[in-house]
Amino acid sequence: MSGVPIGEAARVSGVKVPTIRYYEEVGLLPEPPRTAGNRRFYDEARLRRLTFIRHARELGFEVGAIRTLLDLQDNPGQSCSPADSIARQRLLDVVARIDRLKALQTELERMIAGCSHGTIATCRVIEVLTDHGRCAHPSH
Amino acid sequence: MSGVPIGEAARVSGVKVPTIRYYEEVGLLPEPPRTAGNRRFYDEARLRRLTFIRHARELGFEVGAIRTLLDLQDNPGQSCSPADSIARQRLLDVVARIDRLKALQTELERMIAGCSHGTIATCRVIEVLTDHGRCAHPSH
DNA sequence: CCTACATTCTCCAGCGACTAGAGGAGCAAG
DNA sequence: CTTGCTCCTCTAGTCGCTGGAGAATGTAGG
Repeated sequence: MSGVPIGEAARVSGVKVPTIRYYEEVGLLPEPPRTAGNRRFYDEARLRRLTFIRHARELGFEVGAIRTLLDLQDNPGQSCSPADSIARQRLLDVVARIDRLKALQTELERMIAGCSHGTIATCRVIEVLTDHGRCAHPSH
Repeated sequence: MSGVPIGEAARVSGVKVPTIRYYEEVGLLPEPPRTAGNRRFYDEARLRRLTFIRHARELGFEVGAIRTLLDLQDNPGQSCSPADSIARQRLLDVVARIDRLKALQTELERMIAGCSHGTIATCRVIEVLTDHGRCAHPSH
């Protein structure tokens, strides 16, 4: 009984229609039942799973990691340490990326601040990219 | 005259061999002369261009933006304001991404801190992903 | 019942920026 | 001459979608 079609599922979950089909294709979302006219119908449980996926993607978990997290969710008696370590790994990635981006931010600000708005010949932005020695960034 | 083969170009520029060929294919790097045996040979100017590209990629500029920056570099009499605005746009992207990642960091830390290392049934990580209401993150 | 329109279906192609592999040719040293 | 390295081209795969074509199905009004 009941359920909603894919467009409605997209609306309530915030996941676009083709993306929902894509998640089904890659095995994140189980194949839903179809109507007589071959249309997918999503029940509550599937909509919840879809929201789980969306939320996890927003936090930057990869599809592979989400698959594992969903498997874990399906077996609630297990230890949560795999879930914990996936989240910790993700946190490490995020922190590393923030550090990297902050260094880029500093470098970009230096480049831009040094720009005297003249011609390319004296442009600090081009200069820094051309001549590595002028770059304050140590890691490259 | 002369120059170095692609492997050496890769070594000195820090760009991998297939990536150098890729840059040639997409028109970032002009086609270098070849030896009798059809091998690419890179002179100083090309190596400098390659390093420019690598540096720009490390700062996260897209290939399209780099193409523009290279064009500008080739015409040093022009105003540097396009270069400046590309860099400024990039800076905005970087800052926005940092903000986003910081919010993720907070959320992940909350998830992990709340994990009592029991079973999935009581796992805070899974719980937050499942039940959106427990998420402190306002933007999703 | 007919028509118009919206929604959904499947399949296939493309994005960006590479990366990997097959299968072959060139080249330098022992 | 053979070994082993580098290089060549070409194709296809990666990730996570996104878009389009062309057909079928569902719904609301007349």
